[in-house]
Amino acid sequence: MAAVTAVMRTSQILLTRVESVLKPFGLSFSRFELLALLSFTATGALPMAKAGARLQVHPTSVTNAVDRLEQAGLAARRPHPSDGRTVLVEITPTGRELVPRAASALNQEVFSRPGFGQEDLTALTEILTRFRRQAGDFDESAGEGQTAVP
Amino acid sequence: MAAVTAVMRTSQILLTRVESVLKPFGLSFSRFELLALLSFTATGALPMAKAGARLQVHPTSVTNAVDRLEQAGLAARRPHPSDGRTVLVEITPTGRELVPRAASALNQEVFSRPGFGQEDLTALTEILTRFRRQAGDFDESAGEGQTAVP
DNA sequence: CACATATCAGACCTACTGAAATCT
DNA sequence: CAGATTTCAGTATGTCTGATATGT
Repeated sequence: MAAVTAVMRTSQILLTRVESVLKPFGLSFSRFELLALLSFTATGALPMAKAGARLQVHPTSVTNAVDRLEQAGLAARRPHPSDGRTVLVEITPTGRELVPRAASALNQEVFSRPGFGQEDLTALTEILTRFRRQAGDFDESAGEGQTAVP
Repeated sequence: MAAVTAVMRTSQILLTRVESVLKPFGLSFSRFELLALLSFTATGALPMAKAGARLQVHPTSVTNAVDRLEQAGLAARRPHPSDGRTVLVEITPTGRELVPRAASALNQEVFSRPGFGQEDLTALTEILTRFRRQAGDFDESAGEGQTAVP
């Protein structure tokens, strides 16, 4: 129980820091994640559903996030060339410019700050990755958003 | 960066599980935390502000949580005997009954489930506790809710 | 009067459900 | 026609800000 509380509190602390760093960029963490995901793809574009599966978020959340990114000129919707049902989200040049700047700000202001030693960081990531793997967090094929102990 | 993502995803996975376990009890995780906090105090009561400082949540969140707990008959408001400004939240007998049942359900359905080995659990808690201590998460005296990289 | 405590109204974010539109 | 993809409307949480009432 202590572990769960610790994870959640830590997450909250980190999230607060991250969001405050991202605020000047006009981004929330979830929108940043989406934008970063797009910037890492080969073509800079992804079907909405695919993006949602990767980030493990609800379809409606993707719609919402893309709306916001589009308003900010960081991403744009495009029809899929062959499948008329799906919509592609594509990162814009402006978005491509923004990602590394935001990422660098995050690294500087959230990570270089003392808080985790290098050893702790490694151990932490390993433990959590192991857990997430067991929880099916990397499956993605079975992308049912927030599946809870089925 | 990977560590931050891992912490947040893990937190989300756990929260989803926890909330689904707590749902039958009519509790959210934050309300459960408040109720559990009250059940652990000597008198079963705490000033609103004090409870907020302990749980690191906004005063308005406490107001809201107590509203819900009160509607459910699990807690009640009481005037402070000596300080007319403060309001005490007190756990009711019904609330006292519920806490151990909910806690036991959580332990069974979130912890005994494979996910963390005992060693991992210990290491994880230690690392995160170290981090939270550095982040001032246990200060409480300076209870300013979600202080972000001040 | 300055400060503390609690509450309220309003705004924001993300998530979820259920329904609808479009296309395969 | 069954199934997939996206969107919309409505609801729920929890958080934050600013304003307000009350009491020390």
